[in-house]
Amino acid sequence: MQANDRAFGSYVRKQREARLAGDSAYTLRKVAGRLGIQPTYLSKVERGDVAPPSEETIKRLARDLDEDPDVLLALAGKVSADLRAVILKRPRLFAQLLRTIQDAPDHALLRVVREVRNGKW
Amino acid sequence: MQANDRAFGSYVRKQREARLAGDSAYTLRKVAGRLGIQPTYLSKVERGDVAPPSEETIKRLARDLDEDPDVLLALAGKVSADLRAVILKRPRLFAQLLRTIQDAPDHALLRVVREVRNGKW
DNA sequence: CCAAGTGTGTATCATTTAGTACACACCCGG
DNA sequence: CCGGGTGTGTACTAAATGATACACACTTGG
Repeated sequence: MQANDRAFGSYVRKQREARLAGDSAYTLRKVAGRLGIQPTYLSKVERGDVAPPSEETIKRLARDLDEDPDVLLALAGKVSADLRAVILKRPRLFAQLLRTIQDAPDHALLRVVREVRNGKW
Repeated sequence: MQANDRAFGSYVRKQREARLAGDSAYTLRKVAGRLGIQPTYLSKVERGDVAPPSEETIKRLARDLDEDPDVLLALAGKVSADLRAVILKRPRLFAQLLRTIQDAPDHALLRVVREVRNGKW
């Protein structure tokens, strides 16, 4: 991915600059400092010059920008390790489930979530 | 993973040798030949000497051994690209769904599958 | 009995991943 | 008017991933 995958970077830049407008703690250098990465690297990430960072770095970035980690990971084409683990424990079942419900509308899936939450299982 | 992750290899060896017992087309060399990989490599994979192969190679192996690809991938700690894609299209929703239903018993999840199949959505 | 087929040990490899390090140019507030 | 802070271009790197290539020893059926 040395080219394209600009989506992740431009989204991050947009969010960071939005926060920077009201809080000078969100300069590229300061964010990079808190994440424990080089400013150069974050710069290239934001401009889509390099592929998105590792899962762990993306999660730290999500925390710092107060963004949803799953959304940021998705923009990077990744799925969180804990979700992967859910599938890996019962691969046949979850593979079948996901392939069956993949086109179900949001409200139907949310209904499942609600019903499970309410202990109807 | 230069050590351990023996689970994938030993399972593959077991299945291959079971087929070999009744069909001489399942020698290590012949299977490797059909997969388009070196026999040396398959040997090391089966003995857990190296990490499991790529997703594509695992899928060819599953076809050749008539095994469930999702199960073989799971033994290798991987999730099929098409399942990943399902999550990536609606990351917030599927992340929430998976975390909510992760501990639901098999029969409850199968009921969801059946209900979606029967068009109750 | 030996040639063909079996699996394996050792060495090596190209590519990808996930970054670091250093120098530089710009800007702008005191 | 300049020093500290901003982002960036260029060069480089260590480790992981996903394999190949060659040589070898064992065994086994015709």
